[in-house]
Amino acid sequence: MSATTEATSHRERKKRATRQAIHEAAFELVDQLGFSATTIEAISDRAGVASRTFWSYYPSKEYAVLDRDPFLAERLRDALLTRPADEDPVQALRAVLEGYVGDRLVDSHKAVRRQALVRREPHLMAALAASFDELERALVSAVAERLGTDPATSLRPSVLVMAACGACRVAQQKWADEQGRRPFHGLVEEAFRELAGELTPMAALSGGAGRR
Amino acid sequence: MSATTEATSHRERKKRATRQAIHEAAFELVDQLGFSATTIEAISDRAGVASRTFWSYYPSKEYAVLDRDPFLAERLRDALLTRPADEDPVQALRAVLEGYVGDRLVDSHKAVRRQALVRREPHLMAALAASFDELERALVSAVAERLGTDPATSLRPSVLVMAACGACRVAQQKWADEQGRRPFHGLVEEAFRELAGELTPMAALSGGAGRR
DNA sequence: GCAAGATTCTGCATACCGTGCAAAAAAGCG
DNA sequence: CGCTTTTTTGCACGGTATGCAGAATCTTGC
Repeated sequence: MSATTEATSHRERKKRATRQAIHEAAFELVDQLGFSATTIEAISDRAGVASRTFWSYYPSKEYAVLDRDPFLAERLRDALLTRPADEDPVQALRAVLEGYVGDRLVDSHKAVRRQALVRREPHLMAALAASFDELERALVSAVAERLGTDPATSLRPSVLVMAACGACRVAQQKWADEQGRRPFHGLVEEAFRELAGELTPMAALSGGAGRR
Repeated sequence: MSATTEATSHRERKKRATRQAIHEAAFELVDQLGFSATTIEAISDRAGVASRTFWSYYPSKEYAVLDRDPFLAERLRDALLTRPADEDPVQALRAVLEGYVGDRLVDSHKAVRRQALVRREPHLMAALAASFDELERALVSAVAERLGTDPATSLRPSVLVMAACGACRVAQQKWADEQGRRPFHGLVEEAFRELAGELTPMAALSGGAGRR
């Protein structure tokens, strides 16, 4: 949905290419040989750089394989804050997350491989989980800002973010399990429907909802 | 709530003591010096064992500091499956999680320190997030079993587990932020109430719930 | 209490990870 | 082409993590 072309001097392009080459090498090798059997040296060799150079592009093997957007938290935060102020916060979260995750799924073959790889390599799972965690923290502060609630007082921002991110994660997982055969949007919708549907009866037995 | 005394030969007791000593040493040192400034050697010295011995107790510094129960996933799974079969699955999850987390909070001073430490050390955050992830996967299979739904077909088990675990995590976080001043049970209740309350209006605009 | 057997602890060797530093190489610029 | 700026690279060094074999310790049966 958004551009990948910015100020692109000769240097910039070369840097991007190197980064991409390292990522590709890391991904392929880890996919073939397994995470711990793949050394930084092997990755660097395949990418055509010195081992030492690896470390100026990624802080760890996990990051090289995953190649997360370093500004994702910031971007999502901004995206959330530019949504209409009166929109339901869960819907806003849903829209933002769905847009962003959806973008990463355009090359569906690669996305499916990625998910499978992450699933079978605990180190990657761990790194990804940590990354999500960081994301969620950023979103909590943004939601708190939107709602005007003090995050030190109310549990709501955290609960909302965690529910929305969780639903999105579940949908993404499912999408990959089905090899991307069903459209992502439908799965997200289904996940949010399950969430709302299953939790509703609790409102009765918990003695009312915590709404303004 | 449950016993810590089992078959306790001399060896068993010694092993437990060593494990505990290593954990304590790791915790204190990391708390004082920071995660990366604390070496395995320093931890081992303080615990009175050789560095080499550290590795037969914990697979990494993170694990030594966190000292997670290696059978937690299994335990929670069993606990969930021994709940009345007709109980609402979210309530069952809530009860099981609350019971288990609550147990870890009895020594409230230590629990608060623990949480604060995790919060300021990204390595610990990452390891903990990964650990939760593993837990959630175990719970999903247990919930699917309870519901008799095929986890490859329905999103419900995943969504429920993620919502319940998330709510619980939020409550725990909050509990620690408040230095354990408010009872954990109340926070859990509040988190679940927020969840149910906030998501209910969506049932209307999503066109009905995904039940039965 | 002691010898035989099982288990745990320890030191040593080895490979890999991750960072600081300074020189070499490459890119930008007048 | 020379000069500046940025990137790449080699080297050194300390920490992480595992296999292995012998020493130390616990257990058992007598």
